[in-house]
Amino acid sequence: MNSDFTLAVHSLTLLSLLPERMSSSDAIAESASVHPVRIRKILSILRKHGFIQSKEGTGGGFIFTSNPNEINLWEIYKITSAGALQPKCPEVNTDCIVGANMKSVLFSVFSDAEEHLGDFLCRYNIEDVMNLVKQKQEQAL
Amino acid sequence: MNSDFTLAVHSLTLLSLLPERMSSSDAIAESASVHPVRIRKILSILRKHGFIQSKEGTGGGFIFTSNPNEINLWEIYKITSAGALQPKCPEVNTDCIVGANMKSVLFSVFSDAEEHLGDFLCRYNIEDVMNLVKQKQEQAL
DNA sequence: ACTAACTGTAATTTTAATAGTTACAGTAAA
DNA sequence: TTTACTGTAACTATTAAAATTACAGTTAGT
Repeated sequence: MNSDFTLAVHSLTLLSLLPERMSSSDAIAESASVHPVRIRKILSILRKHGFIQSKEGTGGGFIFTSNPNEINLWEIYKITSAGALQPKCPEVNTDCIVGANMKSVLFSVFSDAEEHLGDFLCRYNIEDVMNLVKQKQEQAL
Repeated sequence: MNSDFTLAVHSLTLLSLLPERMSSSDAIAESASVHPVRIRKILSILRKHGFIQSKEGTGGGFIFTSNPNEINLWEIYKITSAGALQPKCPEVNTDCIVGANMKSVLFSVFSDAEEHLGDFLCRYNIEDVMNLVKQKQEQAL
């Protein structure tokens, strides 16, 4: 899967650790080891969904608005990576019963599979991720 | 996800429809609209796992050995696409608690998620896929 | 024995997807 | 009015996926 998902989760987790002040795309980008423009693109989408606020100009940046325990990984997946589970299918070949229908059969199966994935990802919210991050950090010491 | 999975399922489904004779990589490739060499590579792996047999030389090709209801989509997924669900993560940044641990946190979460996907994909075997293909075909008429 | 039709696999080239970079307009604070 | 930001579009570079070429090995038919 796409790294947009990872970057969205990463950014939200970081913002949830710094709820009192704005974080710039540069700071987040450095934490995630990617280009600031990517962060701005992804956070721009998250802003449109109401998870964060942004502010332009000096002292501006991004800030978490909702509660870290109110946004789960499934919501983030849907926004950043919907359909990523679907296996790629070559062009349909109408001359063959298998070639003509495989794509739509697998599409149905993996649409269901994605729903199941959703049930699973719903169990994790940003607060959970933050706690897991802290846990891993302690284990490493 | 990778199209190797689709091509493996496609090939096995096709072979299950023609259990009495050898099918060449050219014929399968045409049905799937891809290059014959890709089919040979993928079927070579399936052969090593014992799902099919192959034969070189004139009149050779590939043939299904096991029963179509004995091989399920999870087995094929594991062979062709294990780990595909894992979201891509940029390099870890050890200077930041989030950057240092996000990768391993998401890896854990998505390893679990892949197991759940496994439980789901186990429900479908090649015979089921073949029936779904036939069903779609009838619907289209 | 020779040829034609296959698989098996490595090496190379092409294409597509992903990510990075540049550029610049707009905004807000000092 | 300068500096530090976001917001986006356009472009370039990198990486991953797929196609292509090439050729050795196998088998059946003649």
